Amino acid sequence: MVRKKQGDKENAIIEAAVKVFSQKSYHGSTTSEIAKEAGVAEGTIFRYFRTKKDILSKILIKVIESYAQTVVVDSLREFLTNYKDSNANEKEVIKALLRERLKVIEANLPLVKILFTEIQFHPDLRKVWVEKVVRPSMDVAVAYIEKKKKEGKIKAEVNAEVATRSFVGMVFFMVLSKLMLYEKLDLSLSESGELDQIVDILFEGIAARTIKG
Amino acid sequence: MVRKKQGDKENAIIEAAVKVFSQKSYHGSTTSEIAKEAGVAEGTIFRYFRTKKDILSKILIKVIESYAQTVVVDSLREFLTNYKDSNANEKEVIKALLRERLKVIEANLPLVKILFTEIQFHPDLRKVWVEKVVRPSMDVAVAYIEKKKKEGKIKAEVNAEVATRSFVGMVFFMVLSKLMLYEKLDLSLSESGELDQIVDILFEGIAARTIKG
DNA sequence: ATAATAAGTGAGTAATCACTCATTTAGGAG
DNA sequence: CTCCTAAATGAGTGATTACTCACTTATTAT
Repeated sequence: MVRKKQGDKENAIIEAAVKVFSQKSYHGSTTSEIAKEAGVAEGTIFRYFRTKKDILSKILIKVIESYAQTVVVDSLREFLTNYKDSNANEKEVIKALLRERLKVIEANLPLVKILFTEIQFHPDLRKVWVEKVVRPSMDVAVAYIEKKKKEGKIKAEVNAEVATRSFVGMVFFMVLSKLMLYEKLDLSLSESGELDQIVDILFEGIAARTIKG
Repeated sequence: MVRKKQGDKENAIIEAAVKVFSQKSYHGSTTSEIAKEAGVAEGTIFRYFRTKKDILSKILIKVIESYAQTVVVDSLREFLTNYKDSNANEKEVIKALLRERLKVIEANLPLVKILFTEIQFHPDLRKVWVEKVVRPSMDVAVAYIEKKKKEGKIKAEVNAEVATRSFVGMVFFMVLSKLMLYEKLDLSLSESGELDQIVDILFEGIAARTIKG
């Protein structure tokens, strides 16, 4: 027997809103369209969400908090792997981490698109994003790089923040360009070799090794 | 004597639209607001532009055709091909190229923001962007990298497209993160040291040089 | 100066928007 | 079944939208 769960309609509305927002942008979407997509009456939307903006906020706050959680996990894991075997190849650690993150991103591409589009135009949401994810992530990454610099694994002259931004930029842009060129992703990002190549470039650069004078 | 130029109002409308679109997104903007910002009556807008979409299209097509095509593609080609016989350090060539490009980007940040936001939701404009700028730029960059690979300056195992995307991503994200964190850019991107650091990372990576077994 | 033409205007319009609320439908308790 | 309450509905509402058009103002030609 299929029992109707409470929250069914609310989830239907959220899923519909994610779809419509990601395709038409927040301001380009209408509540009537979201209702239609969700298979509910327009009035039903406003029993679960006070305003249209409230739909967007609830969607993005949830995403932001789940990402904030992964930041905590990342820092914890670094702590643990450090104890286990400190000789672990940094590159392989980063590759594994990236592969895992990309899986999550791939499974939630519309959400990622909404996030990066709308935080530009909603300062309240941008503030939460920066405070809960951007700054903590940067802190974790910088701490990691500084430690590796002391261990002699990363060049001392590398600026940790710049290196972090560079890496995130490489990954972000890989996702973005695939999203734009192909309506649908033809091959999995997390499975493509591009991931490994990016990390290789980050660590070793593109220049051929030369004997320096 | 100040003579009123024809095209004055059209330019005023375009400038106003760039400002409003960049702050509120296309769908979040209204023609009445653009008119107010431009200091013209709302009806005047529709003497120069058939529809609201027509404003956006004219703005972006202009950016893509007159600006991006010549400034990005043509100069990229010139930069990368005209240095061919010189012994100039590739890194310095890239740095000079990037410094110049960033100046143009900085001078047109609102336009850049509109471009990257709206091509997501306007397939007609995205198509023009990809065909006139993305693909030609990629072709030039790939040709350059392949040449340098043959010259032994760049590692043979580097994938040219991945390397290009990585580099563009690094730069793009540097601009993006500054744009988001600070309402206004506090220091010039083209003058900041981050530019040089990014190119250093691209060429040499972050890993400390080790004697490989 | 006058006529002819173009540029500019803003009140007006139909359509659409986010949101409300009186009413209907559904589900569980007794 | 009969209540009772909460969930769901969709026609209705005032505000706002992109766009029009009859009209006014400015510019040019003669």
